[in-house]
Amino acid sequence: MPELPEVEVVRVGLERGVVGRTIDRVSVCHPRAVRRHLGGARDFEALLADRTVTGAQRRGKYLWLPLDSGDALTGHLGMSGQLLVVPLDKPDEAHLRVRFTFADGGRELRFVDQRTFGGLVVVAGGAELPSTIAHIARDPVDPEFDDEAFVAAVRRRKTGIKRALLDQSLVSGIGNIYADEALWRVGLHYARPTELLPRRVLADLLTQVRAVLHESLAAGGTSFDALYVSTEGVSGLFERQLHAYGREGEPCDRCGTPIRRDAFMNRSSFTCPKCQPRPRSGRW
DNA sequence: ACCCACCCCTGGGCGC
DNA sequence: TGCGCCCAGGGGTGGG
Repeated sequence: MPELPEVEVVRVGLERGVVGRTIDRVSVCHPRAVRRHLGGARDFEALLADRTVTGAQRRGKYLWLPLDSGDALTGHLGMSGQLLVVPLDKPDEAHLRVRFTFADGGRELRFVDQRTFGGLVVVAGGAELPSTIAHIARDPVDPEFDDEAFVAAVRRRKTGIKRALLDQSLVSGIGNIYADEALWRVGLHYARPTELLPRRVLADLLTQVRAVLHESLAAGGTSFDALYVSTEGVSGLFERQLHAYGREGEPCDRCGTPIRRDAFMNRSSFTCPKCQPRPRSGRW
């Protein structure tokens, strides 16, 4: 379940592993991996052959590699996607979807994705910012992220705070794990109505969102179910520092109350019932 | 314009 | 042991 820290670890790996190199051949092993590429798999392969990778960019959970053609190889890891930089003689992974070889004959790039929620697409003229992700908001570690605009936008919404945190058009990069962790840190229940949240509380929430993202990045990300790894195949260690996510029944690290799990938004939400009391209707 | 339910997918884990 | 069900959930889409 790669979120911002995990995707950033992959971006850094791509910067080291493929930027400056010229792609030789691309082969799509599973059509679903490029289903968003409207020209189809053969067009995807043709647009990338002989192109040089000029950078490795990220916005939220999206990655893109600007090319010397002005296009961008754009990707999302979904739930289980991996971008691996591996020796040519390494046996193919069971869920290898796309293979990229390079003109220098060095290590190849592989897109591996068990659940196939992820995907790759070549966006014409997308080197600066691919048009397919123009609707994705800046993420909280982007220097140009506008805190005041975010706070104002959240307070205009009529929804619960966790829905807002997960809405990638408001703020990007946050998924279920880091939403639960940030809400635990601030002591907010996921259903708190956004329109009633004081600006001060939202500012604190942003501070804690940034803190948990940075701490996780320093630990190499969270590898909760081992599907997330870096381009070198290394798992992250932040799972050990989680306070709420995945800790149903375990004592809250602040007050000892057992963490509870609720079904919410077709997924799980983990809260401390004492530190994060459920709001009474119409109040905050 | 905004909100939200639904759906896509696979393999691990668990109950019977 | 084996079968079948549930669960993980990001984001695009379409209905309200």
